[in-house]
Amino acid sequence: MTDAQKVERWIDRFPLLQALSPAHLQIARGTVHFPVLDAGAIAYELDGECANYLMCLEGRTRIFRMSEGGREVLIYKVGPGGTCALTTQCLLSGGNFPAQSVAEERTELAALPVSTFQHLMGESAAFRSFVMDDYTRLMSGLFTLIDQVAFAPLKQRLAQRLLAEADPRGVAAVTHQKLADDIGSVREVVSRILGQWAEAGLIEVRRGAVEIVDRPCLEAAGRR
Amino acid sequence: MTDAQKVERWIDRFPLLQALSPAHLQIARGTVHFPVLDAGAIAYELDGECANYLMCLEGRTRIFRMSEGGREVLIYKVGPGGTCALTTQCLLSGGNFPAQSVAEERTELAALPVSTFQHLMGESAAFRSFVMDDYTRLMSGLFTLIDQVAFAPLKQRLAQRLLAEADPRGVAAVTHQKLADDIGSVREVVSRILGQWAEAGLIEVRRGAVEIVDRPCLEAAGRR
DNA sequence: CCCGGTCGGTGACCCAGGTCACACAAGTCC
DNA sequence: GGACTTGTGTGACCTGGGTCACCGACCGGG
Repeated sequence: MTDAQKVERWIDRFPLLQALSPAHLQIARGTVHFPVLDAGAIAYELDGECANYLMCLEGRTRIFRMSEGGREVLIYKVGPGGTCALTTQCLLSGGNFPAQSVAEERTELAALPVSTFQHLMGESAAFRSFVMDDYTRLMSGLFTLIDQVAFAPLKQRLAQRLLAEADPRGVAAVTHQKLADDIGSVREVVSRILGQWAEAGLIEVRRGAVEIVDRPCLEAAGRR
Repeated sequence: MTDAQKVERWIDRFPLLQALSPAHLQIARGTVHFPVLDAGAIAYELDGECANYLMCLEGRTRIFRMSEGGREVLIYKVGPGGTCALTTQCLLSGGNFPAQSVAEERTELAALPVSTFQHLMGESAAFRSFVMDDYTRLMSGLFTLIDQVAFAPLKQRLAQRLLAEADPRGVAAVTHQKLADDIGSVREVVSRILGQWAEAGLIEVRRGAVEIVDRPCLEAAGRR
């Protein structure tokens, strides 16, 4: 794919860009570039510097915090059409990444350099509102995350994760280990809970995947 | 105190305001007003609407989330010279309050109506940077909060809370109950831990207050 | 000075969930 | 068809911390 094509695809994926004035869009087109991450590659590390505003074209990356003990909490995942709101946090605050990120699969990004970002933020109300939109969404996501970790029992969080991970047919292609990581627990515990649910006919477990059989019931488990 | 005096005090407390252009400052002066909350009064409720950008002149308010079970997590407290960054979240996202807030003591606020806020955000880069500054600070606060609740054992969180609550002389005027609420635990547990620390000579407990005796050691307990 | 509210201390108990130590089943790579 | 790797099932056990049920101490007001 030529660079020109990439630019078109990018604008296609992010309709907001069409709301920019021609002059601003021109600047964006002129400075954007398109990094690619292989599966497992580190998008950025904790405390890293942020040189670009990142938008996801293809693939998926996982953003999380890790404790000294090696346990993790998932903050969010970004897929196609999403922006990595943590880059916004960095760029706006002038600080460093408050979390780390790795690509779960091969991931293609669009990246606007800081200078462009700053320029557009200062000049374009349309760009500002696009950026802030995602940023405030991140913020409210953090609040629900907070009371998840603070209050929700593990079963609840696991149910939600499972539902979030499932494709339309109800199949979640994840290992127990990955689920455990996402919710900040350990494999054994996840296996056990999954076992109970399979027993109860809520789900069916396969090697490397979980199939949701009784979705409504699982959703109930995610709430209560 | 006359309203004019209040305006002066307000500008005094928030030096940023002097960075506004005369025209913008004029708008702000013309629309600001000064609500007062009694101790224990609700500043706003969960899911409430936000009609003003709030800045704290005197007093202190506590912002927290509550679970159905009635347990709480403290998000942050705002004192004199602080802004309530959650109002920013509401105003920017157009949504409702993601948490609730009550005044711990008699609290005087300065309030800019939404319309003024929007106007200044659109027009004044200085105002924007002031607002965003606090907002990004909130965001990074949330990250440390997240791994506090996700990873830190209770002792650690209690130690930190205690240190945060202590005045320069090392006296924290709080009841065990309040400490427990802040860290999302219960009184008995807090009492027990405090008991151990008193035993070990780290602190001294009085009715309604805790005195920190061995600060460095307590700080260590807050980290490890 | 007594009486009701607020604080604090303590023991008995319980439970979610983490840890450890395996055993085994499915792929996969020669 | 070994031999190695990756994912899973399971039991025994431990512990932080929440729950319950008290009691006693202090404090301020009538």
